[in-house]
Amino acid sequence: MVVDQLSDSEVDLLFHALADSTRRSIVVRAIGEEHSVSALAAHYAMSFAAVQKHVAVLERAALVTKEKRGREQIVRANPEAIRRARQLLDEYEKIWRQRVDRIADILAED
Amino acid sequence: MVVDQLSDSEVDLLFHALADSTRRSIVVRAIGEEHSVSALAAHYAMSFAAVQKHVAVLERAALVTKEKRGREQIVRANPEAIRRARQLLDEYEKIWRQRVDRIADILAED
DNA sequence: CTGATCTACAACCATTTGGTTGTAGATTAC
DNA sequence: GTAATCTACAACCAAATGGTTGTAGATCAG
Repeated sequence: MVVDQLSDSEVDLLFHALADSTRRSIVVRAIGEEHSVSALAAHYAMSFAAVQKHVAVLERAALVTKEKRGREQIVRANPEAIRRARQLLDEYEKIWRQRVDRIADILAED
Repeated sequence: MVVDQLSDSEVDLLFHALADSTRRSIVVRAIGEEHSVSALAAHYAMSFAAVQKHVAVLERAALVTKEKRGREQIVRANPEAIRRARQLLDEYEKIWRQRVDRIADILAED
């Protein structure tokens, strides 16, 4: 099955969002349980606004969603986005395996 | 098995390298067969130097290797790096599944 | 030898990124 | 009502990114 319904620029956003250790850490926390933005920010040696921006990057990539609850914004990870990124890499590995098979076939012809 | 032996900054390089459609396209071409840098550059609407830089980004991330052959540099994809990126995302999915199981257990206690 | 090809690398530029501080609007607690 | 908390967002800044052109060194072809 092909990883469709993701445009090039969406994939760009997805991998870009994952290319930062603070953001990956936020995703892991948000997978484990719900957190408000300020609860997340408490864990990092940077300003609240900086963490807010990181969450916004993750949100643009659909790796997390935000939901307002009272005065807080609850951040939740979206495992579907993670799955799509993984499937993309699966595709690349599949292409590689096809190449290996193809070369094996050519060698077998001798 | 845990995806170890990859530091945070190496993972940064890996996902950053994948966060550009030109670079992903180069990786796919290089998986399929060997290409010189100029052969790769012929496919893109940008300068040779720009493609050279993209290849350098992929090389820093270990997604491709370069080997000098005569006056050419042969670019080859490194499927191991792709596998490691996928394994990282597998870890995240595993954490998610553990959470789902844990919540199911809590609910089952009632 | 000469010219064409392939690469490396520097210098430059516009835009994006990742951080900061500051201000202001909602919501909650007392 | 007042104070504290949580968030949003603007303005600013240094550094990185993604592109360009230009120059120069190797290697190959004739």
